[in-house]
Amino acid sequence: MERKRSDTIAEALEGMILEGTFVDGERLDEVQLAERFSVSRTPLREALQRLALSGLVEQIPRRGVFVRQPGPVELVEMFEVMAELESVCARLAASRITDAALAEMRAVNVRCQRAVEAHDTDGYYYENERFHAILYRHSGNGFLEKECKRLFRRLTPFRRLQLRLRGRLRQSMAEHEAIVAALEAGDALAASDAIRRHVAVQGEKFHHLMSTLKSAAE
Amino acid sequence: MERKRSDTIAEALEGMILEGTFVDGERLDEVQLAERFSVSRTPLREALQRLALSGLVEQIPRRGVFVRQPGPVELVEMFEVMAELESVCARLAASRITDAALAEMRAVNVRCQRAVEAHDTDGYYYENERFHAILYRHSGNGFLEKECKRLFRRLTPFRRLQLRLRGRLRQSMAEHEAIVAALEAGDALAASDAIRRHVAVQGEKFHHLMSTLKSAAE
DNA sequence: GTCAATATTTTTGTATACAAAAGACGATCT
DNA sequence: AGATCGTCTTTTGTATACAAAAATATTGAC
Repeated sequence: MERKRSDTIAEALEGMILEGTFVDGERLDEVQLAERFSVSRTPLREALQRLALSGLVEQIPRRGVFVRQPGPVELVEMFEVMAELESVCARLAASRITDAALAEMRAVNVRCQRAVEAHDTDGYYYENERFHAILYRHSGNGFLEKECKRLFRRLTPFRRLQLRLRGRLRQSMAEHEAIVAALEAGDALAASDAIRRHVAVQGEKFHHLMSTLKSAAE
Repeated sequence: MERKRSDTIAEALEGMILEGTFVDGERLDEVQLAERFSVSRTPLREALQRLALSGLVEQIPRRGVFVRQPGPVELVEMFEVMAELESVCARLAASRITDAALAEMRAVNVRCQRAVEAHDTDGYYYENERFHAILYRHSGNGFLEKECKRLFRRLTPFRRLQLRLRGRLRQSMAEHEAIVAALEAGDALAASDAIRRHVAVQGEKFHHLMSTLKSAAE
């Protein structure tokens, strides 16, 4: 199933960075990491290059690679782009989505709601991802779908944080319901607006969270 | 100035693929290419990995890398996404763009027009890129700007092809004018619609071109 | 002659070895 | 004492060497 060493390492490192194992700007030592993963520098370097291309680390020639956590500004920007991309998905999907897919979205929402009530955060994350993935798929544009998944994945850790705000989970569920309703009505404008706000608000909430955390630290 | 071997090689290979030096599905031989670039396999493999991540080649584990030219369907999809992204840029820029930037866009358009009249295609490509780059910049969203530039770059060779259609160049210029006019009026909707069509039409023209070429070959 | 199983060759993935550049440290000169 | 130059170490980038997997060729049986 697994492809090669460098793949597993890239995945592991990606997870570690996204989880905040390293502080921003920290240099990643090749030999140290190679030792830690019990591999030579070659596959490790390949993994680092991949991270560099996906923007998780910055590679400065002859200097090394440094973890690069996006700042609050960049994060809001990323959420804004995500919101717009999903908005496009919704607009396209409004006319293209099948009844079967709509039924599945409803089913996902039900499971999502159950997860909320059971305080099963992992379950919630999973169903939430399903919800969005279905939307991407039914935009009918495979390239758009891939780009959305890429960005969605990149934003995962920050979405998680923002969800810990009081009442945010319940609010998020309500937004999901509204999106499905708009799609069922075939109302492209309403659907795209609803999801744009649904995603954009995540960025805003996150920003809010960050600034409160920052001022609390002072 | 240049960073390292693998960078220059990646750039060179990228150019070769985009220019169509290799046919779709062709396997890229590591040792052969390494010899050709007078380097060892190590930097060459790094270059190939980068191409794989940007989607120009597909890397099948233990099998090798194969050039992956997007088919007509995927291309239209990519142009559609580009159109939507630029549309977002225009909508945001409509309220954020400065007078200086608008003046620059006008100036670029003038130079673009001159290039058309002088049949200076390279000049046209350059000014056209400037035009779009200014728009991206004034979306005020740095992340969006980067994503747009990435996709713009990826679509370059196909834009070039489509521009060879009769009258397309002149039409494209007119569209540029309309976009600037809408931005000057601060009309977000008009600007976003205008550029969406401006880009989407490129995909359609390209698609048209491909199908005529295909039927001509039969 | 064809198919299959095995041996051979190629080719990819990984490890190690080497070279060159950057950084650290200290000695020397003003 | 402070700055500058030089060397020494550390670390990245590249080359080569080796291992494992896939592709290909070869041989043998039917």
